Amino acid sequence: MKLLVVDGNSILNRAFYGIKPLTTKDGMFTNAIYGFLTMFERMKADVQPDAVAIAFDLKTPTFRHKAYDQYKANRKGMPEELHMQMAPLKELLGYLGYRIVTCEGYEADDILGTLSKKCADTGNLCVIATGDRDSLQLVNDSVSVRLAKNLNGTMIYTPEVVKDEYGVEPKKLIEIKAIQGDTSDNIPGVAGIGPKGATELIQKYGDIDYIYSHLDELDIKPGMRAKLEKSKDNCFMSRMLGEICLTAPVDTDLEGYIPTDGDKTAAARLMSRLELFSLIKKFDLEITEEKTAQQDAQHTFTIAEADSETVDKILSENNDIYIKIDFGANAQSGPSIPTVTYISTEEVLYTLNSTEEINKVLKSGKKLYTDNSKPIFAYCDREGIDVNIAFDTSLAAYLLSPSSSSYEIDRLCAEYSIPVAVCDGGFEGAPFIHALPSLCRRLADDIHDIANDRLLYEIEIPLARVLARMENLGFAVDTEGIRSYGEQLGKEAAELQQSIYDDVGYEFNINSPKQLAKALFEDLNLPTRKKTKSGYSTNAEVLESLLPFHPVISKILEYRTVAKLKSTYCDSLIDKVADDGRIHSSFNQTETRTGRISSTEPNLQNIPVRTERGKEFRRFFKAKEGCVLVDADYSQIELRVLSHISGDKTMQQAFRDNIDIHTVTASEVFGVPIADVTPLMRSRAKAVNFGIVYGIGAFSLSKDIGVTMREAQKYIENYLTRFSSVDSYMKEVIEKAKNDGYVSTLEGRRRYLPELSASNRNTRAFGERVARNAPIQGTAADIIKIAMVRVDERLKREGLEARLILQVHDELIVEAPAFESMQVAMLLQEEMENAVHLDIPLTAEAAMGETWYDAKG
DNA sequence: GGCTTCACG
DNA sequence: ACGTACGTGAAGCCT
Repeated sequence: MKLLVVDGNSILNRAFYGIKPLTTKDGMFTNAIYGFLTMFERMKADVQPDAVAIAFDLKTPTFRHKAYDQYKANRKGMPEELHMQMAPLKELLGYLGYRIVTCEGYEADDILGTLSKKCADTGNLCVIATGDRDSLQLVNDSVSVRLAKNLNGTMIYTPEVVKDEYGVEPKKLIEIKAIQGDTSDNIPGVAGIGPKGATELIQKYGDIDYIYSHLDELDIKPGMRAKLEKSKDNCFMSRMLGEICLTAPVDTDLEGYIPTDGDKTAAARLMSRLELFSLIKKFDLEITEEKTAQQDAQHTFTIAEADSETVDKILSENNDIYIKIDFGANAQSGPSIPTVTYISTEEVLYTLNSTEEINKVLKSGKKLYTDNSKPIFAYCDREGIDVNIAFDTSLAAYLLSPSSSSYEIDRLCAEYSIPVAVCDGGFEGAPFIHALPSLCRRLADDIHDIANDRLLYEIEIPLARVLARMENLGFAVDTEGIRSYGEQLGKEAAELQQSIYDDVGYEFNINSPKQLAKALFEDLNLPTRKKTKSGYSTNAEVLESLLPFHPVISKILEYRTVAKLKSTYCDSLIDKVADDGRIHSSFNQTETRTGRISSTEPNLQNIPVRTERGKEFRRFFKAKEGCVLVDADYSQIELRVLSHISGDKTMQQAFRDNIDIHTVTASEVFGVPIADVTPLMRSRAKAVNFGIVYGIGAFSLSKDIGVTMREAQKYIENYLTRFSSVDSYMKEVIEKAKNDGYVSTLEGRRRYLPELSASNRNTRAFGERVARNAPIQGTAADIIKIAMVRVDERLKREGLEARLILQVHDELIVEAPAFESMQVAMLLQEEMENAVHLDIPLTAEAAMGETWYDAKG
């Protein structure tokens, strides 16, 4: 029989400190639970044990001996974020069928020792899982230790491995520790002797009993002998402290540790309450309605196919329609069409299989409540149907908790404890669709409670329609142009590649940071700068600093640029051109934590612009025949928003006077009149402005603009003195965030900040930067969203053919027939500038041209 | 699937 | 002593 004994506290600690904070939407920390179970599952798969025991320390142990009190007191107390995860983890382990072992007056270590000894004594095998090297003393032919380094890696210790690494057999580790001590565990050892000395002594003489009983006769240097003499008491006490007890009064009947079936239902329910959905899969618990949501045994429903008459009857009643439409998996090969549609009522979940009936519902003009409106809007846009979407659960849930990773209805039902009814012979997921009405009511209430009604009903839901239309329309491109530019870049890359090989002296993969690091730092002996997790960094910043050392560096930088442009923007973009000669990106409305939208497959929000060679790509994004592109972008929207919400008069005046803000900042920070601001001062002030928006630090600012940290610190101080309302706003917003647990934008969009209550200083500092940035970035996102909805409405109202085709955070692009272009440019600018009314004016500048390159002012 | 790098606002 | 600006998505390497 093989027993796996887990050192619960130690693994939990590893998990907690090894994984970035993860919380449920109401602020419960779950990262340690997640990490523990992930590591545990992996170890179990490796070890294949017959029995499992999970040992934990008790919270208030009685003390073994005098020194113990002091010893325990010096250990770091467990942070609250970790402590709150203990009880749910133990509960979860129980539900999963594992036995937890604790023992009054003994530590987890002692339980490991006792159980491993029992295994060895009875001819069984034992594997100890821990993150702590203390247990290595327990290793023998029957007992091995798996030391967890991080989430993925464990190191297996057998007697041979221990001997290899420490030079002594496992048992002797106790003796070494008695001399060496261990500051983290507050074990004194012998003052002045470290690991090397201790190991040598034990290798030579075996144990401290022998050493002390023969101290005078042994061949030990006088200095060391004196140290040993002086710390004799400490040395023996240290051995006592470091020696793991093998006789703790715990149940050592191994049969009793064979896992049971546990209560999988309860496990899945608890996991979903902790929002650890990926674990449900990992532990093979499969999400089913009974397990994740609260089952409502009172209610049942049936599933029926709705015929034409039934549909008519449903539509004739005075009711709202709760609808979920499955779009076939034909997304790749052209526009998708509905396959099955469900309409939920109290007693029946209707399925509609004919396009005709589905269209009838969509055209009815009745209020539709659904789980995901964008594909419905997209379909209706293609079919010319004017659909009336009244609610979208994914958008509501996003506003309630923008950091979640999924807004699927099954998860939402679990998360919001929506009771689901049961149904005989239904398909998987049917109860969730049936619960759509309850889910909608609950989310609508919650949205109302946080005053997000306008945000949901007047901004996000109408925006989903706009995004759907943008996706349908796409952006026309010159495929041939991209192809030939790609070939040109390919040739340049090949030449650079050869030249780099010549310089380095051999061929290697330049795209591999690992191989490149070897070439530069080992073979060319260039100085190293930064380290990454897996070696020396070769990023652009590092390479630039190496420019003076070797001519190959500039070629590598150039190669990187060219290779990136070719692979990311030529090869992949060509792949994405549809049959209509246009690129149809997807716009995700529930992805970012700040309220921005994101663009994928392809990402059209990061098409190059900063370098001339990159900017060339924009020549291939064009208006269709007879049309032009009208492009308008906000001028300094984030700084304008900052001046509004902080109420800073100096900054506001600059915007009212329409003076270049970076020049004004330079004038204030450097204390010179506007007229005397040099280009260098302006460019540094610009970096300061960016820094302020991102939650500045002197280190990063100094790195960014190449001045000393002192200097950077001075700029920041000057800035905050001159723009004192910004200073006080930044302090207030953090205070408020700490009190409320979230920050909000002008429209009331929230971002929750569990990081602010973390015990890790870096995590907290991160939370504070986010608290400063999120209201600014998020308000700018709110504003352009409002503008998009209004622009779309107005284009329609004015009977124009022009259509929005792209948004890039502070920029909107419209494709317009040439003769409409002036009207469209005016309209765009007007709607963008008047989307909201702040204490300062918002300005947007429009330009137009045949291609994106030409249309950008 | 994680890591590194780099493109954008 | 340590890490170090906000928000994204994609490619390529490597385990």
